[in-house]
Amino acid sequence: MNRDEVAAILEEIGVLLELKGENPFKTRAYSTGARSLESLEEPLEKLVAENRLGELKGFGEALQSKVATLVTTGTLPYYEELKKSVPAGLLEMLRLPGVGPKKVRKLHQELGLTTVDALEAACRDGRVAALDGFGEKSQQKILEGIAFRRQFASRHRLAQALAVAEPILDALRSHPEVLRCSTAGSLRRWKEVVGDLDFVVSSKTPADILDFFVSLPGVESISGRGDTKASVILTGGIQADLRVVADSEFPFALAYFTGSKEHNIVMRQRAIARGLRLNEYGLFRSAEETRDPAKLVRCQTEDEIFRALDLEFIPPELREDLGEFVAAESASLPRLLEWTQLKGSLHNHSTWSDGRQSLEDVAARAHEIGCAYWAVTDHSKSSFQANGLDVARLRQQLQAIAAINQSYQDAGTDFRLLTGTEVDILKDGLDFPDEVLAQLEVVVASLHVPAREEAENTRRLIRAAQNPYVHMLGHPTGRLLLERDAYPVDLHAVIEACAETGTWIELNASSYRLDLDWRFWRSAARKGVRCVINCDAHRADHAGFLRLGAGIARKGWLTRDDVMNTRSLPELRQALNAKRA
DNA sequence: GCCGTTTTCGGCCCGACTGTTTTCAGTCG
Repeated sequence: MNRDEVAAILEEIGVLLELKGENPFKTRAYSTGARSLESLEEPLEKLVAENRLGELKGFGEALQSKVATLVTTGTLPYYEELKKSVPAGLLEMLRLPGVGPKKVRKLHQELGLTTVDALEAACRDGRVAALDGFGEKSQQKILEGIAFRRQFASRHRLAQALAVAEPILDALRSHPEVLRCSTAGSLRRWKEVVGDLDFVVSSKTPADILDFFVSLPGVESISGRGDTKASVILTGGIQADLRVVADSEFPFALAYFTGSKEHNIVMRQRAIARGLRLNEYGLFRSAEETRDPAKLVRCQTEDEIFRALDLEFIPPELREDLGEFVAAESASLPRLLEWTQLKGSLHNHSTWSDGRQSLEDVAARAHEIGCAYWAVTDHSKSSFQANGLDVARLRQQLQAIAAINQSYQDAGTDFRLLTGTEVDILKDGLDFPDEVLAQLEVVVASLHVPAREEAENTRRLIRAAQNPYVHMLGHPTGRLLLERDAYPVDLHAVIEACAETGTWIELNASSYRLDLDWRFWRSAARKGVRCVINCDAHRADHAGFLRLGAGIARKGWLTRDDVMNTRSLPELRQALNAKRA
């Protein structure tokens, strides 16, 4: 059983224990253990084999033995027993808004409910409202929650969330009574998938701002409204929360609502260790609960909060408690990539395969947005569903590209299209022979038809990396966010192979992919693997993925140096040739 | 269930909101 599967089981054990009414600190220990695994950078089997599980944060005797059992036998009797003792429907009930473990227990014990459908029926005939601790409103809220779940997904891809959030942020910024405003939460941390949108505003007239917010276009319904905060459901089913604070509180509220929860816990602990107290209202010189302004450590910005806790500023993307504190203490945080440093994309399509733009339009668009180069890497022939090119059509395409480049040269501009291919990784090698690949400036190798076996996919990717004509591996896991899981592959082995062979790995910035995942980049870069942030553009507006992908690269601790498409065209050409040499 | 230059036992981050309550439990972030 692999790392992610084991982590998911630990998480589930935590939830199951909660439903059984276990000690909350015990349940938390399991979810801490799961998180610890998720950020593990070396192979889990290796850790187990070398008896080093105890090195993981939050891993004591019990977790070590349970995880070792899962990894070596693929099963865990304790977990199986636990699962049997809790009806599966209870886990589903838990995901309804306003329903937590205590209420699920009550619904189960008092009414004998074991499924969401049964819960819905119980709400309809009033049995839920009659329970102690429930009432008409909670019953109604549960019904609405069930209906909402059926209509909308509860998680949203980052690009979709940004598209909704940015106009709202602009609207808030334009309000005359708004002093400062920002997005917060997982959106500001640039998580690839977000649950809801968070906004923080400072103002002297919170009621006006809240009125304005709940009446913005796109607000479908108002799910909560108090003196300082409001929650709304937007068109498409995304929930958005706004918190309005005094301007002196703004940096504290912004840091607090940006999270992550795990990051905030460490921040508070650092405050406590210095005899201070940190919350969303301020940093106070008192261990007691207080909002006494006389005891406030004044901070105008988030930067000053970090300084007060002896840290350098931690960019929002890094606030996951995955090593940022160790680095920020010693002022050794990396200088993260900026998306404006990107000079082009090295994996893109045109109408020659499954893209929507002609070569001329591809070039014009890339030039227009200020890129120095743009590679055309249409599919190879085995991707027949995508109208992949055979050798003859590829040769024609090279001539067409040469003609377009000539016209840019004649016009005195330095912009160039680069020739290339997204060559299929097949069972027994690549879809083009080496002598064809050798004629192309950029070769991306991608696995489009994976095997069922992890070892087989790993073997194919490593073999592709070992080919001197392959510059980079494309979308190395094949995942589609919220739609399709990664194919099974041993990424550690693939990353090692890329480090050894000098093969770059793509960060595919398509809004559905964001693949390779940000969690792998820090360790990959340490091993010397270079990143390329590619749009995998099929349409003109996909050029915008550069910004999306750069944010994911930042989340993976990458700097300008780590990313090859920050290079100028001459530098890039030199690097492309280096692999072949 | 985990953890320890205060501790191997007794803690474990913290506050707001909601709904059901006359003082608070549960949920959420």
